Amino acid sequence: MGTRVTKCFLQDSDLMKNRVSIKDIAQLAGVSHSTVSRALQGTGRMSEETRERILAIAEELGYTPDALAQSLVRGRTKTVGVVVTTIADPFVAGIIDGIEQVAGDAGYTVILGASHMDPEREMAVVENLRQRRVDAVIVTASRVGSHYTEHLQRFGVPIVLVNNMVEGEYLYAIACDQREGARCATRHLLELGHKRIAYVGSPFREHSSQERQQGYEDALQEAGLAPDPALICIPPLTQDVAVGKRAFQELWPERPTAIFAYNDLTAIGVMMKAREMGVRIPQDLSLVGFDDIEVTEYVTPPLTTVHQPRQAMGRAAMEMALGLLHDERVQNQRLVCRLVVRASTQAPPA
Amino acid sequence: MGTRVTKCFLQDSDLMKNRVSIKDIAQLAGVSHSTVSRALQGTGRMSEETRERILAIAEELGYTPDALAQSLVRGRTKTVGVVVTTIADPFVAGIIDGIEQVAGDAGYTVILGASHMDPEREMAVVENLRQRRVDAVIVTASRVGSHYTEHLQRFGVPIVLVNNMVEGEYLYAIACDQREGARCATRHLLELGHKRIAYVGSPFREHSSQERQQGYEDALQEAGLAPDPALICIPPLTQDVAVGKRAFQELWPERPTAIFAYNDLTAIGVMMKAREMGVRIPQDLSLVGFDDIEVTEYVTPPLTTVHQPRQAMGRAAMEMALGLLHDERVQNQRLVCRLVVRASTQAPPA
DNA sequence: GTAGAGAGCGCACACGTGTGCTCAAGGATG
DNA sequence: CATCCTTGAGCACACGTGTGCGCTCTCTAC
Repeated sequence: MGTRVTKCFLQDSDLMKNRVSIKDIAQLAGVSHSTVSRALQGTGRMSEETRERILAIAEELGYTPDALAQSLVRGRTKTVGVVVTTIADPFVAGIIDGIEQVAGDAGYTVILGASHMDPEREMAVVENLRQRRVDAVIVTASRVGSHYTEHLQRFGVPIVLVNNMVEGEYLYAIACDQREGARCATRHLLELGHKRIAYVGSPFREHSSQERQQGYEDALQEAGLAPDPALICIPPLTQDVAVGKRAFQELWPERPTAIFAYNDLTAIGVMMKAREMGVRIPQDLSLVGFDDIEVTEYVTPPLTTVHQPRQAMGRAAMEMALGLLHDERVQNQRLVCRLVVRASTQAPPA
Repeated sequence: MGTRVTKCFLQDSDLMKNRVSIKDIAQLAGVSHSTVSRALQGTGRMSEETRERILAIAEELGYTPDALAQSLVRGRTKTVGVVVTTIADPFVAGIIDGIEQVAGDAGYTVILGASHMDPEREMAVVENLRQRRVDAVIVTASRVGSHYTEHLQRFGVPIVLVNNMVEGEYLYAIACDQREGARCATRHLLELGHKRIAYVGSPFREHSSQERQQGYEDALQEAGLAPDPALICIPPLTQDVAVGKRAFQELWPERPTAIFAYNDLTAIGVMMKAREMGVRIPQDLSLVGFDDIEVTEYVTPPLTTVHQPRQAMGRAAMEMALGLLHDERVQNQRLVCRLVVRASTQAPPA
């Protein structure tokens, strides 16, 4: 009888607003909260009858375990912090998507931290993740310097870098073999018969741009061609499309038959300026981009480009983080880029 | 002396691996953990000397408060759960970006949950957010039905829907006035002198597509024109670009002078098929899209479209959530869409 | 000299959950 | 009948932090 009264009281307060805890269940079942805890997670010995009664009450009350309290006592939160510059960048979004897929399957939750290119905010973001006791951290495309990685080290949790320029040997990293990708792209042009192939670089993404330029030069040298400085153009502009436009103006007098651009937006800049100046692609000029962003399929002509496996990189990063959490031996990974041939490349004009 | 010994011991264990808690600080400072707690948050009275000593030790040990424990005792986590279909969709990413900005400024952290269009997974995601005791939930573009919102209701925290088709009066929502946006787009075409304006709809986004179609019809009727069923085409295909291609084929025999497409990708489908069939845009046919995705700037010709303020929607949603958390009166908001005129529209051919 | 006030700080509990140890009751075995 | 073992369940502590209340000490005022 007394139990019934208590039950009604608890039900009311539950329906009103309050969360229901294992203590509430314990009170209703007439047992201690320890027994409820053990019943819910299936550990410990107890009579089948007691267990079923407890589970039934938990069900009826709509009980949900408090992840905070569980994390506090278990010592891990089942969360990963993901540090990004901005989510609005489709490239970053693709990586996060991959991370989220693997994390979700493994029962981990993603906590987001965007720096918006502001170093101070990035520090605050990292500090926040630390306070939230994330089990691991994944950092994508950060531009922060070395004392930052030191700060991350003191964090005390596994850290995985994705597509990062810092490649300290003490850190774990997932990257894409951009150099090899650039080599493929250039070789594609060579195989079509091009000999005067230009490269358009980005001045603000030094590391990345240099890697791609090296791949470009690798391919040329393999073909017995010396890189021609007059065919390498890196306009000091910030916006990718503008870079492409300017580069085309400067390069066209040199009469290249093909241009390999740092990325797709740069290639599109080239494309726009070329059309403006009456140069036809691909009849007069072949063009290759990099990244395979969505746009490339829909521009005219559809752009030949190098696909970066964004989601795969995110997945690999999260798998690596999981490996580290399970104390497995993991090693840095370099994923391969894939050439996607569309309509912006063909044999050079005779 | 004794203190020194203890200090060394603690420092070692700290540098080794362990987290440092206020108890460690208390032990070093020779006070109780209560005093440390009060010193750190500035509450309670105590001698200036004690406070400074405590703060110095905390600093030296690199102390970081445990957000879990704080949340547990304070009853709020300073987190918002964001439920999305997929982060890879640029539209969704834009919204999240807006949310994250406002959340970050307000000291809130974003926890992500992606459903990947799987209702079962969406439920799991929501359940997870509930366990994590998020203070509020923001749901973007869900397709889940009514019993889902009921499930959300039992959650017991503020819920804000963004761009959702469910507009129950008991829920809080941020949306974009798509109908008005569609009206603007159509009026733009009318003002250019077009009379035969077609609409291409999407069969799989009923609610949204119907809203836009209504705006289209609103504008026609304002201009004294009756909507012509022969000029409305909604091909039963799933992929947006394919929808556009098919629609153009079916519509062109009717000789429209302009087409208003459900969204940008659909418009691009129209554009591709038109080029294939030798129809020039905008000379022979004007074209307007919707959403203002990044691509539109770079297609040929750059597409006139209706801009949806994605980040602003995210910001508004988060601001609404904050309002609800502060027990303020908030009301549903409809943001305005803005017409962006580019090069795909001009006066009809004579 | 005593009482009151105020400053400075600790005790003990709370939040919700997990777990080692203990203890009582019952059955089996000697 | 005494002992041992098993089963079922509770006590008490832990995780890291916040906080009401009460204690001690010192200073001031009468």
